[in-house]
Amino acid sequence: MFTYQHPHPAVASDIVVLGISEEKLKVLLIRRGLEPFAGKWALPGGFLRPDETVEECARRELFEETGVRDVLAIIQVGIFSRPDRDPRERVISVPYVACIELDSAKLSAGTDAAEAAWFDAKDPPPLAFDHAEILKASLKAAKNAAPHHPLVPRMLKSPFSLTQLQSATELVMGKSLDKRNFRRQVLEADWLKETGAQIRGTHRPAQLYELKTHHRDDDAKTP
Amino acid sequence: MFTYQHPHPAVASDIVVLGISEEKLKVLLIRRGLEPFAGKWALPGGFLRPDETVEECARRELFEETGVRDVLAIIQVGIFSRPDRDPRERVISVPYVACIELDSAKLSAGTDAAEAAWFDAKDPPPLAFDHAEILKASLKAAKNAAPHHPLVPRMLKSPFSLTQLQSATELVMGKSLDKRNFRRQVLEADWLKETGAQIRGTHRPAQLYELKTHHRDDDAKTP
DNA sequence: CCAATAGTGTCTCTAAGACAGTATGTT
DNA sequence: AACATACTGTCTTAGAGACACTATTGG
Repeated sequence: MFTYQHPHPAVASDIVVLGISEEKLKVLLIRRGLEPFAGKWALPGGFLRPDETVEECARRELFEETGVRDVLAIIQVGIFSRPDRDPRERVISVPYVACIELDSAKLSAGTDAAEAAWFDAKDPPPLAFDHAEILKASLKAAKNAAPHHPLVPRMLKSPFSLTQLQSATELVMGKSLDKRNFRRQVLEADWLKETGAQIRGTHRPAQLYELKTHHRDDDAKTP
Repeated sequence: MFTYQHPHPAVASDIVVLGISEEKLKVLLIRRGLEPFAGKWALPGGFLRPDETVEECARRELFEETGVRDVLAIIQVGIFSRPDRDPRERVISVPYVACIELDSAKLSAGTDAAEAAWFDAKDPPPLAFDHAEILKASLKAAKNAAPHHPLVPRMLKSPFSLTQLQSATELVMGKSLDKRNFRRQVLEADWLKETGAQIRGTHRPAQLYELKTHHRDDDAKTP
């Protein structure tokens, strides 16, 4: 038992794990095993531990849910602190967005998550708590960040073709992009290196790229 | 007394109140009356109450410290959650930046603040806790936001001349700006309206402007 | 008339967007 | 040969930045 002189909220981090599959932007959801909202889908997340920062909490949750470590770019998306957002007790959520390669995730329906699955991020099932709002804000944040940070390349299996990267970026941006402009911009951004390998599919082979190692995500401006 | 099954951090909001005076960018600091760091300068702030969101907490603190209400633009600047950042107990801080007209602030050295005063924001005294780091991040956030949101006009006594606005903006941006480009941009941004009044100083009078009422701060992009 | 500040317009350069055809593989 | 996909370059446009002179007042 932990006792305080003043009321303290619980602090949690929810994590919006985005990936791409079947030509759709997907979000990882868990089915809640416990009340409240038992049986409903929700964002994975968990309570802050005494020895970690909020960001570390988000990374730990990400690892526990997906087995994915060392995601460079995770983006904090506001703070959700409406007093009544959790019916049990007051819980403040600090959500983070993480973009990962979906097939590399080993979903663990362990602890309090009865089940974990990927859903169309733009057409999710009804969500517990205020998670629909969190998801919406997160998709917007990803959209804003995508032109400036290499989020989308992290959602693809490496190596990938520029066409694959463009399709994925179009999903995140929610609009179609011009092929020549896209290639110019992504190459000028200097995120990628050619691997030399080619994909030999049904037609002309495409050059394959991967993210440069140790690419520095530089400071985000906030216009 | 409040008891919980798991440890809960305290949650507070610190507020970085910026204003302009004597050709300098100033930040409001309070001298701490209580341990820890008694006698040291610190950012104003306070603990989250059970019935308010974190942003409402920041606005309340702002009002309590300065008497200023209804600041439209307050900017959240990350989350400071190092477990040991407060020696008493674990406290997570969600800082906000507020830009106000300094002379309109009625400083109240009330509650736990023994004294309140304005300091050069870029050369502050040694600060309690991790407040130096928070201040630094906040100045950077203000710099990033200034070209896109009318923060700086809110630091001036209305009405003001474009030259005054430019000088203030230069302080926030930390660099000198071209007069013609600045005027073009600020007028195209459509934040201001001419009042018709002029300042009749020692030389050619300047047109005076004020912020348009109900100016909508539109969505922040995050390049 | 001089000093001091307010105010104004154009060129350049860079980045984004629109746009269509050639190259290389598979079947 | 037909087809499907990979790949490429130029023009236009908008916004940012560099740049210097005229206008109006007070003294």
